[in-house]
Amino acid sequence: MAKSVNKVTLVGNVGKDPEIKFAANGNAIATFSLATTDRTKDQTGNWTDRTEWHNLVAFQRTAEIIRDYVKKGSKLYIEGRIQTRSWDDKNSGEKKYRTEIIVGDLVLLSGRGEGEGGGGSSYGSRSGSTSYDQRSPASADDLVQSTEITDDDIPF
Amino acid sequence: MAKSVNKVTLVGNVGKDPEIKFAANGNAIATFSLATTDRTKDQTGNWTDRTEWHNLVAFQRTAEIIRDYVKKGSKLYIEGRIQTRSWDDKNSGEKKYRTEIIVGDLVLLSGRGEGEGGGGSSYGSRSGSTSYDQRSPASADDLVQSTEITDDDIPF
Amino acid sequence: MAKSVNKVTLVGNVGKDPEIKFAANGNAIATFSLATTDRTKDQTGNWTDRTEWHNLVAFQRTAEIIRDYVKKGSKLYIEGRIQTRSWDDKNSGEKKYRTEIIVGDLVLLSGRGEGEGGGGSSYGSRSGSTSYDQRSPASADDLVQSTEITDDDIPF
Amino acid sequence: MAKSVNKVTLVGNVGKDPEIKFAANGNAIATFSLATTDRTKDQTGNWTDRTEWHNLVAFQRTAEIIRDYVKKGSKLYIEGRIQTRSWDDKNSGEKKYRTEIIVGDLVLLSGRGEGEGGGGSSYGSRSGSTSYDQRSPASADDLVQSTEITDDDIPF
DNA sequence: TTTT
DNA sequence: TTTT
Repeated sequence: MAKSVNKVTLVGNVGKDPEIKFAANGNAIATFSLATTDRTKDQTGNWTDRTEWHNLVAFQRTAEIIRDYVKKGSKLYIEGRIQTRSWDDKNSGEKKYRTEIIVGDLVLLSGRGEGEGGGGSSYGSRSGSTSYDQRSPASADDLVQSTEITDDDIPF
Repeated sequence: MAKSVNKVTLVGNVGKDPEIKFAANGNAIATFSLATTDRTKDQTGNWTDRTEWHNLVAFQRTAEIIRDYVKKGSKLYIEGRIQTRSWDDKNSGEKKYRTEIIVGDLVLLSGRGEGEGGGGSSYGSRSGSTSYDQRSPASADDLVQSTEITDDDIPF
Repeated sequence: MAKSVNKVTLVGNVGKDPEIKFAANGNAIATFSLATTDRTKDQTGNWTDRTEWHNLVAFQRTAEIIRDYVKKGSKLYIEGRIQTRSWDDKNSGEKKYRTEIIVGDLVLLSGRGEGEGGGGSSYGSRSGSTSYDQRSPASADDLVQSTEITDDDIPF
Repeated sequence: MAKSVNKVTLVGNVGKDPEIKFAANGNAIATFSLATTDRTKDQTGNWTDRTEWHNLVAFQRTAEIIRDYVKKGSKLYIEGRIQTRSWDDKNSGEKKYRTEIIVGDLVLLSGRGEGEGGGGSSYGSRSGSTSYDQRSPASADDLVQSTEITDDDIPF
């Protein structure tokens, strides 16, 4: 029985076409960003919209669904959990943190034809796992490691 | 009417006594960490517990409730929203990120007498907003101060 | 500080145009049904869709938003709380129960032009609070009326 | 991919020791009630507590956990979904409805020794599926039986 | 029928 | 840094 709860619910729009990578064993990993807009008061007391960008990660079957149906502009309902990874930056030696939402469940809220999309051609480039596969095969089936996110991968 | 949803639900234990600071106008700001434990598979396929630490921030009346009732070890139910702040590190010049949960609602799940607590003496130092104001603006780990939160920034 | 949590999250489609009524002081009350579809196993072990209909109630400003933007077919994200009302049926004398979701927040997920809608003419009859007041108090299916909601009962 | 969301989050206290029944194939079914308290304004404009009782149902492994750890007074965090069953009352012939929360996940918030509990002896009578099978099919308040839940109906 |  |  669980002892704690770590749950996120998001409804927002996808910022760019998702990126799909593959672990050594072929399992899919999808990463993408999702924007939500909170209405907050600014410094002059007026209500302004503040856009929050969330870093989402999905694995396996969920990643495949995302590859097939989610694109730039898609409106999604997401359930997931918060996870913060940390690493020592290779240049500065400083501790760095990246907080991500691990997607557990999703509902596509745009019709399958809606959203701006990156066009059919982007699908081709997305499926280009070639450069990824050239990375060290020493990576077992460790999905976290297999993505070897470095500082340079951080998209903002 | 809202256009998006950014919602977090947590149940976990507080890592240390909350820190209370005060904005220029006297509004309270409480910061503390909360641990949740996810059960995940490790590299050998066995189930292991992975503790996730969340950075929580509360304002005004919620901060005062936290000051009065929450301490190290308290078990809490939290509703909030995810917010990521960024700034340029003064030493390395690098972009840094910190993701926090802005507390919207909370339920104290430990009895009021439960938890280890930091002792009554810690309350004295906590309420000392003076020492806070005296801290160096170069203080590296004082993230709240480093983003210069004023009354106008408080979103409630 | 709250001691308990009673929270519902729904994403689904509205079954009919919402009905709008008015309390004695003019406050709006919107009632409508929302369908969600759970995928469950049927008696032969196959996955089937089971549609669940939820009875939603909204008050005041939320009710007015619903009157203005929600119609048959609208896709909505809803946050609310569960409330079960009971009364003695006037005919059979039996205790009856009706569980409703009191809407706290909503997000319109269809574009404002989407959904089938009931046509502009339905708006005219909806806003007629007069006809509502003239209805017989014995009206069997008018559950809102049957519990005599007055301004004082409205919890927002 | 899911098309809709039907999700409930509750934190509250269990009203009585859970009742455990068994389907024909031995699968456990646990039913119990959970109280949440909403703070609402009464007719004189004062804040009053309104207790809401929720009917919870759990199946299989979750039901067994409930049998082993949950008792009268236990404080629980619950995730589940709303389900309304209907049937024709055998006496009055009227349509009746019962809304239940199907438990998906739970967290025990009281320590294992806390709560009043029904005493160890109650465990013996609880596990007696025999008496359940012997009950009259006309039994009015046996809602689980009245809808003839069989193994095939269990949605997990 | 719970709990504080 | 929590908790069981």
